[in-house]
Amino acid sequence: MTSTSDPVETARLFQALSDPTRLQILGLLRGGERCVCELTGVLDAAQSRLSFHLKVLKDAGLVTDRRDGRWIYYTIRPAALQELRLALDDLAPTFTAVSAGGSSCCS
Amino acid sequence: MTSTSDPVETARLFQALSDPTRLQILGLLRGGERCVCELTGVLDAAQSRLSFHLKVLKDAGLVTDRRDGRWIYYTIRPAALQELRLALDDLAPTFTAVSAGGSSCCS
DNA sequence: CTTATATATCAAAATTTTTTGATTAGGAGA
DNA sequence: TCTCCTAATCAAAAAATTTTGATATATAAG
Repeated sequence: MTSTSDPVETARLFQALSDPTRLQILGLLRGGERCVCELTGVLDAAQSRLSFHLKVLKDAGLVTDRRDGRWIYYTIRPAALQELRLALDDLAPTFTAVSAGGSSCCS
Repeated sequence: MTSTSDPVETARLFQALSDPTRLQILGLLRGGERCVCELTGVLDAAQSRLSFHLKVLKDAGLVTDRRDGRWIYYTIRPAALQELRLALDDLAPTFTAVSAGGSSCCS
């Protein structure tokens, strides 16, 4: 039910993955929870920039955050990855055979 | 070898999927080859706009085209979908367990 | 209460992407 | 050749995203 197959919704999901910095962030989160300061350390990005990208990821539902004292930890949300897989599967051709009859096209 | 796991390359792939119109185009191509005029008919988009989006998809390697007389037919390139699946799998957490020991983070 | 640290937020500037309308190129047929 | 179609390309305008630097918020510690 999450995968509405709505192009606008799906596009938003993919959009979140369409930036190298965000992919790098996700790459770091693969290993588990990380706080922003850790990410700032590894990636060479200003704090403000990182915060922006984390927000994009969060708004897309790709990550969640959790506060612990003065740190905020981010984690990948596996359900989102599953949604993405479904979205991808939706793109797969319904039949693989080539040229199943070239129907006359226009005028 | 195609899946370099290079963030810049991967981002470009996802970027191609980050637009509703392009997802709709791919949706139509799921059923097999389509010429641009067919797409223009179904989607209500100017010819020039469609052509732009087709180019984005083509540059990303998601579709190929073939000329037949005065028509040009577009097809999904299944290999690209496979690349995308690999890219997605690259994002999956390396372990699913929650909070595997909160290592001290900063200063 | 004051200061320091971690992170979010905001506004302006820079950059990129998308749309639009006009023009061009490649065929097909009279 | 001349004209009609289909589709690509181009340049300018419009819109969206990203970066940057400054400021705000929340928590912790002294």
